[in-house]
Amino acid sequence: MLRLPENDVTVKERVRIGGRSARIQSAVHDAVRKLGALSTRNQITVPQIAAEAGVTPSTIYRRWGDLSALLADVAVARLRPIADPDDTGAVESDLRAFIEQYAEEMSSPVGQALMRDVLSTSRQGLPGACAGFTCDHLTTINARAKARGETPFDIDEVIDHVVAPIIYRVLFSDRIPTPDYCNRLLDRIFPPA
Amino acid sequence: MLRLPENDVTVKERVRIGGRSARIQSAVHDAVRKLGALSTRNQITVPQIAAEAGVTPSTIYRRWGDLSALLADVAVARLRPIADPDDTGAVESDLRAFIEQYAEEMSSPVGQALMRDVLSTSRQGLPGACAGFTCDHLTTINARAKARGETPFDIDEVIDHVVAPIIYRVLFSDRIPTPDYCNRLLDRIFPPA
DNA sequence: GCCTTAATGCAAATATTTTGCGTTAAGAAT
DNA sequence: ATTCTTAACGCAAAATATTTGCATTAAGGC
Repeated sequence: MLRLPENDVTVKERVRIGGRSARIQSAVHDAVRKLGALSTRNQITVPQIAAEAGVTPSTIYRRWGDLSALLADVAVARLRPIADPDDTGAVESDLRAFIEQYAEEMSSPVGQALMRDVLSTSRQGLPGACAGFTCDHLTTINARAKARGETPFDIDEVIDHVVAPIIYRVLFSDRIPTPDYCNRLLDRIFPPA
Repeated sequence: MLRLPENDVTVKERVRIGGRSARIQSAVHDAVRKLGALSTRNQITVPQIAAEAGVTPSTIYRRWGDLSALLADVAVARLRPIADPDDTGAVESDLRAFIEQYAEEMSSPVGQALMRDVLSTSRQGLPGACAGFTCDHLTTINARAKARGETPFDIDEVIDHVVAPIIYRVLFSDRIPTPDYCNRLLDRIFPPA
């Protein structure tokens, strides 16, 4: 008699991870990045990406669903941090340095495009994941502060009153957040003497 | 000899405003609203909209370019305020009432969809227009305050530290801003005694 | 009422997306 | 190592969506 694998509650991995599947994902992601770099945004199509990646369009449609889902997937992958924020030796300078770099990245044309890609998808959870990256970095900076014996800051307060205003400006205004503006926001977290 | 109309600097109106054009725009907008209401978001297509509006698809493509541009256009039209914020008799209560209603509208499923539609378009200026609506309302409330002899609030500060955190939560988190949360944000503008 | 032309409708041409089916290769079991 | 199962892929036909050329309609100006 056949024993169906569904009966096993400790099912290991039902989704393919290895070789070919990973190669294709990588090739498609690379193609999106390459085509997104030129073509000054928009007019990028699934067949184009497929051709650039050396893959059939139907593969992309089956795996990602549609163009916006693919763009969103690539965007979160690019937004995912590859390194911890710089360690400058103190909480305040750590946070100021991180925020300045964050604002610069997000207000750049690429950063703006990535955020739009993430937000325009209907898939729930992707924007939340990006906010999670920011939160993780803030947590890292705070953990260092505690290790040094410094008093940590309130993460929610930084998100609400430093990160949020920066993102709002980038998304809804044409003025980019300057380093000076960021530092004024941070003065609310670290009041100047 | 022919006199080209381009030579006339005081060219009145080169774009049609009247009857048919306006009727079609209205019919298409209505169709988008109707189809957007059902269909639980997404899977709405241009041919569908055209059929519902009793119009040829090519008309929509020629006038709006593509689906996302049309959705964005409809979204800003729906976001455009039809009335001034309620006059409660005092600045603080005016602002608290306005913000509470604003947060509720924006965190609703419709509001979230409208914001995504506005942000996902490549057309520059549409998100800025929406931010302008909010700014206009705040200016109105402030003008009333001045007329009453009250001291007005700082509009930029409200946008940065009340509006922005609310929008950030709606866009990037799955938790909606509660009235309680909004009031805590507003306590920074109007410190409780 | 007449003239000019922007905006639309229609239909053919083109491009994209979906789908059925055979093939390839990852991961598990032998 | 070899075999087995099946998720993921490629291919090509079908279905849908988008673009485009041309004829027609109707604003807005005279």
